[in-house]
Amino acid sequence: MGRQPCCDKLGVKKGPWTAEEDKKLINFILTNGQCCWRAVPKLAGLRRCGKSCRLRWTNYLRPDLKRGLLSEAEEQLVIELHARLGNRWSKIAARLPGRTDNEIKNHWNTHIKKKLLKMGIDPVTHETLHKEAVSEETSKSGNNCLPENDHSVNHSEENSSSQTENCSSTDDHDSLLLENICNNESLMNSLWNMDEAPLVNASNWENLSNGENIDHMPSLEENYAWLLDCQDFGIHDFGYDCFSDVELNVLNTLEMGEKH
DNA sequence: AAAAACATCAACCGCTCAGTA
DNA sequence: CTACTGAGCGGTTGATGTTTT
Repeated sequence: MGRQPCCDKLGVKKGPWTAEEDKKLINFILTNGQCCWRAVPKLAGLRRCGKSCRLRWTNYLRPDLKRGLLSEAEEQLVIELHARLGNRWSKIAARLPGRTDNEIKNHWNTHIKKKLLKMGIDPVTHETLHKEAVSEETSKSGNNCLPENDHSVNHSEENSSSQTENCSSTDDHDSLLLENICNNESLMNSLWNMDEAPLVNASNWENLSNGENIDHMPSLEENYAWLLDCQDFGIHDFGYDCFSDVELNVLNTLEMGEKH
């Protein structure tokens, strides 16, 4: 028995989303919430498949998304998590508030991979490329970056003991950053405790990298900065009525803040 | 200035998994 | 238990932008 296509291919639009389509989708989701994605295109008046709508929303339109490149600290976090989880982008993304699996995956493939290779680290195994000599040493001296017992995801079959190298070199900024992360016990514990998701705000990592304690929670300004972005490319094309009262309040607040 | 090569990232495709009848 | 459906995930593609020749 063949699997039914997720949507009727005929009459379904593909390719980049237009501002008009975005507007319709935002309007619909903010009014009705996220319900059955298959029904969304029909109800929202879109000639798209539900899958495409879900992707557009989760990867681009969600109000809690951060925009822009990953910070250095976020990058380090991704590297650490990748060493632990492999290509489980959604799991990794769950640890980086405001970032999507797609975004992280793209960033990994375009930036981080190259960076690691440049540093002499295999992006797949996270081992140094000239590992033979090193691996013996590090396995004896033990791994002070990671807890011995992995009570969360058993990832050994995908990436065997690979974090050591990341923590051992100290001659550049990236390594220092990572070392800070590795040495923070509570942080590492929360990281390895993968099944529940008390999200760590990425800005905390920036504080951490500066040797500060975690005391910064995500602000409304951060979470709703995208609304200002909307203004930049013409928010009125979207129509103010597609935003909730809360979002409008925040937007007004931000507007006032910008004028000062 | 034009063409080629390279980099980036939004979006698609096909698969797996969980839920349900 | 089986068949089926919808949602989500990860790999890949292709359009577009940028840099190099």
